[in-house]
Order: sequence, then structure tokens, then C-alpha cells
Amino acid sequence: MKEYRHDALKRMKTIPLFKGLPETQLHDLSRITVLRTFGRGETIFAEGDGADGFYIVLTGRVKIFKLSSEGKEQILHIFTSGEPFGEVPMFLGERFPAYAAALEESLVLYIPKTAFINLIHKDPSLAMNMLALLSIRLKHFTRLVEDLSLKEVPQRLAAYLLYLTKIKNKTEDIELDISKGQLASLLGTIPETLSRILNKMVAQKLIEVRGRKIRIVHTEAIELLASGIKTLT
Amino acid sequence: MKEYRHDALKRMKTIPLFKGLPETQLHDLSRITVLRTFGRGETIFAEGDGADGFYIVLTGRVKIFKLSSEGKEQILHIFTSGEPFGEVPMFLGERFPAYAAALEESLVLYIPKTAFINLIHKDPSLAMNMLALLSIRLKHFTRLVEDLSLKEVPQRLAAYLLYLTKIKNKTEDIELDISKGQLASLLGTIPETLSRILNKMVAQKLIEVRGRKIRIVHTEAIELLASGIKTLT
DNA sequence: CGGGTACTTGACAATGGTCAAGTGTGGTGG
DNA sequence: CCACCACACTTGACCATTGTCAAGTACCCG
Repeated sequence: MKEYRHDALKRMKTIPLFKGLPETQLHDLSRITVLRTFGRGETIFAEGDGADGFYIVLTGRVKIFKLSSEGKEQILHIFTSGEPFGEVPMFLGERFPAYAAALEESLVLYIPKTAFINLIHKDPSLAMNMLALLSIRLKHFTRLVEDLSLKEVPQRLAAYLLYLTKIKNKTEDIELDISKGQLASLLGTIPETLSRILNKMVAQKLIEVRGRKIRIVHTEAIELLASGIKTLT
Repeated sequence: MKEYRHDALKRMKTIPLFKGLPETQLHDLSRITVLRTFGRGETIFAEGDGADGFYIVLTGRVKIFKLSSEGKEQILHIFTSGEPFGEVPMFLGERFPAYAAALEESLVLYIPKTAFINLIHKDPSLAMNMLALLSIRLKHFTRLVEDLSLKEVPQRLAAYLLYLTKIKNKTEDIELDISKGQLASLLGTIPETLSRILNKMVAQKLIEVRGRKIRIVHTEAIELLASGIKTLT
């Protein structure tokens, strides 16, 4: 990890969390924040670390994950540019309940607790932005819990493929934005299981796979799978 | 469901969400809220209903849950006196993403969206209270995801038993606060599986079970289970 | 070209769910 | 006060899904 003093004011203006915040306050804030870079795979914080501040992704991607006692990983979130992480345990004055690591070379902004707490008491728009943020995150978790408890892996995978087509506005040809190993962890399973299910889908002519590139051949069937109406035999 | 006009001002003062709110505003709010009672098992809202307001439990208990396409239930939350629910989808202007039903005869306060949105813009303490609330809820979900994905049912059950001892400040004799069927749904499993695991624990002299009353005989072993160090063979 | 990582494949084990048939048990009404 | 019904829970036999372990292959980066 490398650390820099900086003048990231321009960058901070584009962060949704700071929308509506007076420029002067943003300027003050920028002077006590720190830029940090993390290499691919590098740990940003570990479960149990004290949360004396939080982070915002500027470039790259960061995963938040838990580890089981046997070492299995469950990804809770993947954050990209402009998204804050680690702010909840900071609010609560607790330790981080999960790990954070860079999925790729990433630039993040570190914001110390006291500075932010002062600011949020001064400016109501910051509190409202924060509320919106946490609300969206809660919704995300609701779906994650639902998936893990009530759906099988093929259904979760189908839903993820459709999600990719949606955010990329492509209907058929998509490219995984993470490795298959990481995808397995995101879907709450392991690489072996994911591999087998992809195979099955290929065998049933639902999709074609070439490395990270996936072509959805039978969209209808994938949608039926994702909605839980059908199962993958 | 029965509905009443009311003067629940006294009750509203005791709700943590409204802590620090000027009495005048609370009074205004109380005049546009509605009291509703729901019988045991009665639905309060269904997934997909428009969220034109949210609720606060005054007496009784309310479960928030999802249903799979085959009818399996996963409880996301159980809320008791003083706790609000349904506020997140209301914030986001979306439909309820889950069901809510009364676990027992319950009295709830219904708060229409517009009144609350006005209030939150006027009073920053309300936003801060809300932030604290959502933060705690996120933490809860983090643990739920972790449990569902990384732990097995006996470990989740052990953790729940320890949780009961903690909130009741008892070390050995505890009483389930919900039916075993509902407990299964809370732990992300089904009654049959829960029943078998309780049996196993009894057979291994970890606990004794008499209806809803459970006595933890071998606390140490339960703690090892809950922490994931041991498994139940 | 070499080496490591990511991914795949196979044989196997186990956790947990399904289905079906009991066994209570508490509450209500006769 | 007792009988009965509904409902919660239990138990057994079975099976599906998914994880484990162990090799092997492909692929990318230096």
C-alpha cells in the first residue's frame, strides 16, 4: 500500500456521497483525507480492525468479504468508483465485521472518522445522501439473503448473467467482470460447482462459454431459471 | 386488521427513532398516523405492495420474510416494540421487497410517507437516528449472510441458543421466544432438519429439550459449535 | 519458454431437503 | 370436564444438491 498527501478536490466533487455539499467544506475535508493505492489482491482492512475511518473507491475495484473457519470466502459487495465502504462500522464505533481487498490495482480515498462525523453534523445533505446509500445497500443484502437461502446455484448464476446484460445493455454477448473463482465466491459457492453448472448450461445449449466471454443463446430459459420457475436438470 | 384514530403521543415519545425530536413536531405527526392491530399470522404487507408509508411496532412482534417459489420461508427480521419496519423501500420510493406478518396479536403505528419525509427534512436528529437504525440493520444482515453461506445449521442453532442466553441473562435454562417452525425459518432451514439437529444435540448431551424450554447442559461445546471450530457429528 | 495461477474434471461424501406417516398437545365446544 | 380437531412437531426412508479431495489441463505473465 502506498500513501499520498494530495489535492483530490476535483475527484471528490464527482462522488455521489458528497453531492450538494458546499465546496468550502469539501475543500476542508480534502485536506485531511489521504490517498492510498492497493495492488491486486492486497488487503485494505481485515475483519476485527478498528474502524477509525472509512474509504471511497476512486479507481479500481474493491471486494468486501467474509471468511469461514475453513477458509471459504463469501463476497458481500464489490465496490467501484465513487462508492464508499467501511462507513457503517465506523458509525457504530465498532470494528470491521469483514475483510476488504483490492480486486485490481486500486486508488482509494481514506477519510478519518472525526472529520467526517463533524461534517455530517454540520450538513444535513450529507446525512440524507448517507441514508440513500445505506438504503440501497440494505436492499442489496435483502436480495443476497434471499438468493443464498431460497435459491439454488444455477438460479443465482442465471440471475447474475441477466444482471450483466442489464448493466452493459447487451442482450447476448457478455464478458464476466470478475474471475470465475471470484464469481463463485460472490454467488455463495465454490469454483468446482460453478464450473460444473456452466458446463451443464452449455450442454443444454442455454449459453456458450469461451474463457470469460459468455453468450446467452437461450435467453428465455435463463430468465425462467433466474425467476425460479424452472430448475437445471 | 382494525384501524383507529388515536392519540398515541405518549407512546411515540418512547420510540428510539423519535428521540430528540421536539414535542410539537411529534404532536403534529401523531395526528396523521394511524393505529392498526393485526391478529396472529395476519399479513401486514405483501411483497410487491406499494410502500406509501412505514410501520412501527408498539406491542407484539412482527416478522419480515421472503418466500421462495416453492413456498419455503426465510425470515429476515423479527421486530418488537419500538422498532420501525418498511421504511427503507418507502425511502427508495419502491415496493416492499418482502412480506410482513404479525407473529402474535400486535399493535402497530402506521406513518404515511409524506408526513415523515417532511419531518426528516426539517429535523436533522431524525436523520441521524435513522442512520443509526439502518447501520444496525446492515450489521444484522452481514451476519445473516455469513451464517447462511459459511455456516452449517447446527452452528447457526448453537449461535441462536447463545444469543437467547445473552438477551435473557440466563446461563442455562432458556425458552424459545418463537415456535420451532419459525425458528427453522429464521435459521434458513426447515422444521424437519431443525428437529433432527435438536435430537442430535440431546443425544450428545449438549442440551435438554422439553417443548419450548431448552437447557444448555454443555455450554462449552455449544460455544465451540457456534464459533465454527467444531462440527456436530 | 517456464512457472504459477485459474480453471476443469472425476469419484466420493455429506448436508440438508422432500415426502409421507405418525405422535403429541392445546384449545374449543358440546 | 372431556372429546375432538387442528396444528405443531417428530420420525423414517430417500434423494438432490453441493462440497471435498485429488489430479489434471489451460492459460497468462514475465
